[in-house]
Amino acid sequence: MTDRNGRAGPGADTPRPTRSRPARAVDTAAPEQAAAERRPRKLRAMTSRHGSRPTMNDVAAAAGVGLKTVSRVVNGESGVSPAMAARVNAAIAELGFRRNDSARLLRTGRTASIALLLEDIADPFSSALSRAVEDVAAAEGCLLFTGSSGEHPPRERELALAFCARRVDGLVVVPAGDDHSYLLPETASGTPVVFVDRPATGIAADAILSDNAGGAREGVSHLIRHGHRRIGFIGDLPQIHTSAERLRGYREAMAAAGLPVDERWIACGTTDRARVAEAVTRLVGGPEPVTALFTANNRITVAALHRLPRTGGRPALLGFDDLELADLLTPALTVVAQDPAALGTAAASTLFERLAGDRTPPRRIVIPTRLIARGSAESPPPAVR
Amino acid sequence: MTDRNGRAGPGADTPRPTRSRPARAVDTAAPEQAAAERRPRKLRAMTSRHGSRPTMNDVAAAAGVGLKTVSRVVNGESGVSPAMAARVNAAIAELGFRRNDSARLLRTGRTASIALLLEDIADPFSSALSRAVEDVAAAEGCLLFTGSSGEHPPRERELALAFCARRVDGLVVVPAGDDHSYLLPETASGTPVVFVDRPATGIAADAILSDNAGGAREGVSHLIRHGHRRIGFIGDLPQIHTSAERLRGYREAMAAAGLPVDERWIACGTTDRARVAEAVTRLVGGPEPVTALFTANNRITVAALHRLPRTGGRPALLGFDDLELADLLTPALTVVAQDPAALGTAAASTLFERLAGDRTPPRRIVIPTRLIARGSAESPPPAVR
DNA sequence: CTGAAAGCGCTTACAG
DNA sequence: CTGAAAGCGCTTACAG
Repeated sequence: MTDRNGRAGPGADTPRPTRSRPARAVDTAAPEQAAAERRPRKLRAMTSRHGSRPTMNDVAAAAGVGLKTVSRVVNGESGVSPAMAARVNAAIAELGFRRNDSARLLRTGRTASIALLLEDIADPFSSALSRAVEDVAAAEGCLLFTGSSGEHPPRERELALAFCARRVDGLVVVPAGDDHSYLLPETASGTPVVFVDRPATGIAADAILSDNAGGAREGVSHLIRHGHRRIGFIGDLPQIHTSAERLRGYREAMAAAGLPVDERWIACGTTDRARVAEAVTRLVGGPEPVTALFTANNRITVAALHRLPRTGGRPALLGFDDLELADLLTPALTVVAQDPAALGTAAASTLFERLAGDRTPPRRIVIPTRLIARGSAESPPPAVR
Repeated sequence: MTDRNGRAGPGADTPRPTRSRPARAVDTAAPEQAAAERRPRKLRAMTSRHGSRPTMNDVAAAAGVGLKTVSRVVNGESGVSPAMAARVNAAIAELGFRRNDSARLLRTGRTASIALLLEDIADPFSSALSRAVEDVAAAEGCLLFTGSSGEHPPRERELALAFCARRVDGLVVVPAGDDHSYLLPETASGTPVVFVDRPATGIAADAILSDNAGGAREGVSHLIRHGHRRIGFIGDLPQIHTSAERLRGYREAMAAAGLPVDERWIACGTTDRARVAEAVTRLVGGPEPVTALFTANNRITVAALHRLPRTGGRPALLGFDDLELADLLTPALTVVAQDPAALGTAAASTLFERLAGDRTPPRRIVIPTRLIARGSAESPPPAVR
């Protein structure tokens, strides 16, 4: 996955900005500008220069018309005489006026923006999902805020509440924490929240999920079909919903085939390379090695791929989540692929349906996964070979 | 790269939302709510229920204090008697009040948000850059809008102007178009814009760039050092700044080594697989094949990697941009890596310096690239072998 | 310590 | 066809 440290690289040479909080409101005002602030409105319109922004009032004054007439012209409303419109447009052009949408939206009640809260936008899964959400939002005329929680619950909460404080029209959340009751006041007062990838806890809300158990079941069954009986499972932390579901799929596939599961074959924990490497070595290099490995997410698969060459064995390998270049590895990597774009599309679509007035009970939409056989999981175990 | 089509996958099953534009403002108001809107303020505070949002006025009325006192308590200002504060806090808790930051920011003048305009957030380069920008913004207390232009100039312009209309405090742009003079009024009225990855045209602005020419020069020199004389260059469209710079680096390295360049070795064009495949086949499979290939960006490298096994030759390969799993290919892929996170950090830092009042002339910051030798570019050409 | 008034830049509802 | 008034939910500047 993307390196999340290493950001202190060349860019760190750039001096950090001074942290004067109300930066622009204070510092950018040139002396003349500050003076202009104190002048009456009409004078100020004439003095418009660097740093200022003409308002509808300025345009009205310059054109010698009423504020409402400017509003009509700007918004293309009918019922303005050509002469008036021409004068207003001339003033608009001269002053370089552009409507302040933030002000407009304050009055209107909506903000025409939604927010997407992810684990890490730099992760391929998140970024693919993000693009899909953005596309739906764009079709609805909404702009998109994005924020990364870093899988850190307090940060998720902080960001979510900051978005709500801006009064975004709605929220799409890939939950990091395990208690989302803090969002109850927000949803109660009309801000819809849709959860993706994992369900929320402590709040009844829409959830768009991958078929984690089904996908894992299909993957493990695939290994079994190719003759494997001793199959290792390397997963994420067991308290993570997706992780638990995939383990469930593994167990179900084994049970369905009437195969016993040795609990030592199951290694759940963090996704850091060292932890996964240790698990791989133990499962593959021990005295009673497994003949196949199911790695339950992209980071674990990558870590396992790096470790495997240094273990004695060469087990079949099947990963959850597709990887770029997976087809160019030797052997090419067989995966159970999620569809992050479909998750994002479904989540954003659901959100806009809620915004359009849908009051039906919370839904749970499950997006299917897809087994892509490429070679790494199709070789039989040594004994059968 | 991430599949940008295929979004019609399983998610497409989800019914599309109806496109009623002013959705929430109209539809979500329950009948009681609509009635509440018509009631005088104080009554409304008492009637607060689903869909409404209590305001400071509501809190003031409920607590029986002045509006300003509520403001003081909400913002933690000093000079409020404990008794008053207690009454206000009780009202806040009872009504579930949360300050509307959009309203606050309208009065304040800033929006505490910046926007990032990318080619495609789903691309690993963009998403790594995005995360870095987000981190800097977060440290400055700013939220981040993101938008994808899809390398489509009109869309870039539309998005950029939409962000400016929201009065974002500043803009970070990966330019898609070749004329950014449309941003002149925005920068003139005080919205700073920083360009990343490519410089802007038609406007004097900060630009944060990779050392494209230097990186290409280093990569091609590396190939030359390993005995290659006939080196092919497969690049992006020549009008793209990064593409032209990398080609320049290629030519400079060849010239520095006193090597002639056959113009037929240079294949610039789109990054789609078919076009790259054709170029690879022609360069490698022809009668006078090159012995090494320099692929000038990540998409081209991936396309070439897919094609190469199906050509007769097995040239040395060196790509611009690193790829996940590059080290697990056979042979492992040698690359000139960019540092998208450093680009993002430098861009965002520069933006906040501008916001803090920096009025120095536009800068150009160049982020170094890094050659990572892994094997694919270190084998000598057949003749020397 | 407290709060009424004016204003941020727009739109809504209403009167000419 | 045109515009003055009131208001969106806050903060600023000012008076008690």
